[in-house]
Amino acid sequence: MHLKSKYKKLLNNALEAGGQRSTKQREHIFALLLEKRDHPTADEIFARARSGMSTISLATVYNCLETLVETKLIRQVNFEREPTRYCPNLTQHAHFYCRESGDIVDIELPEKVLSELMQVLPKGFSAQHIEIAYDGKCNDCHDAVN
Amino acid sequence: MHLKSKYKKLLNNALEAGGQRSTKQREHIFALLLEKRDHPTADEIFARARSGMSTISLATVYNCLETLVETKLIRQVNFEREPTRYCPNLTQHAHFYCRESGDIVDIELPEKVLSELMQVLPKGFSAQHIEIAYDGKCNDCHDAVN
DNA sequence: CTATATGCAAATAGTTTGCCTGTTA
DNA sequence: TAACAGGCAAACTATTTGCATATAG
Repeated sequence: MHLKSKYKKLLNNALEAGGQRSTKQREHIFALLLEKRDHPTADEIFARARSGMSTISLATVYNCLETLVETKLIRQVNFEREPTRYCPNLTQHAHFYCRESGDIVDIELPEKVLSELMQVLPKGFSAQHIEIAYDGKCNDCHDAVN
Repeated sequence: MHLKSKYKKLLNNALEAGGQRSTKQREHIFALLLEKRDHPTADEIFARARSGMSTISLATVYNCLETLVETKLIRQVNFEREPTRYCPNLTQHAHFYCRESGDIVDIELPEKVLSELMQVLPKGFSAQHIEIAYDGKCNDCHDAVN
């Protein structure tokens, strides 16, 4: 089975499980998020979506993204007050934001570090989720001659 | 020396160091952030500021907060798309957001955990800052009978 | 006295909503 | 064919900006 049918099945199963319908727009947006995993904003997704689906609207992009987040196929990534970005990597990971290039890179987190972060919580606190965001200078920007 | 003159001196030194003027409004806002350290939003700060300084405007609240952040007397805290909150605790710490009460609690982070988080970064990456946000259920909300 | 901060109102950016039409199951 | 999704424009919220007046150094 090729990639396209694989994600289609994944998408349709998840939508069905959440009592949601499968539509061209949802499929299109999910496909382009998987294709280029660079944490685009809704506006960027809208721009990409229009090539190949010229009639799609920005509101639909927002609606589809919301549905995909609810069905847990993608997640949102926020940096300060910047526009929300979208990420199809569902493993527990952090994000690194490069101040120079603006690139966002996934950072894998060892289980050990995660469990230590949980142990740091005071008695009586339980966390459902930890969001970890680094910011600094990425590999490429260190390599580049300044 | 009582608290009031202590923070006044701290504020004035920091402002002077940053080439910024000392104003009634800046002082008032800094004082109320220190007084009730509950991570208020700009709107909440505006409401509190007006009792005691009825003529202050929301734009001035934003301007003062920006100045205080720039002079490193306070820091901003962001949760998802929610309005920015302000925090006078300058130690390296994380935030815990309780989904039930909406309260935000400072979580102290041991040096060891922080250095492990730095070591997790791929070769060539350097971070200036790590932002860590937990969300879940706080102590008080666990204790309460549901 | 002069640069800078305040206060007000209008502007902006990102996102959401309402309403009508089109599509899916 | 009934319920839900899409498209468009208008609304909304948090924040920023422009400009005239007030204030700090």
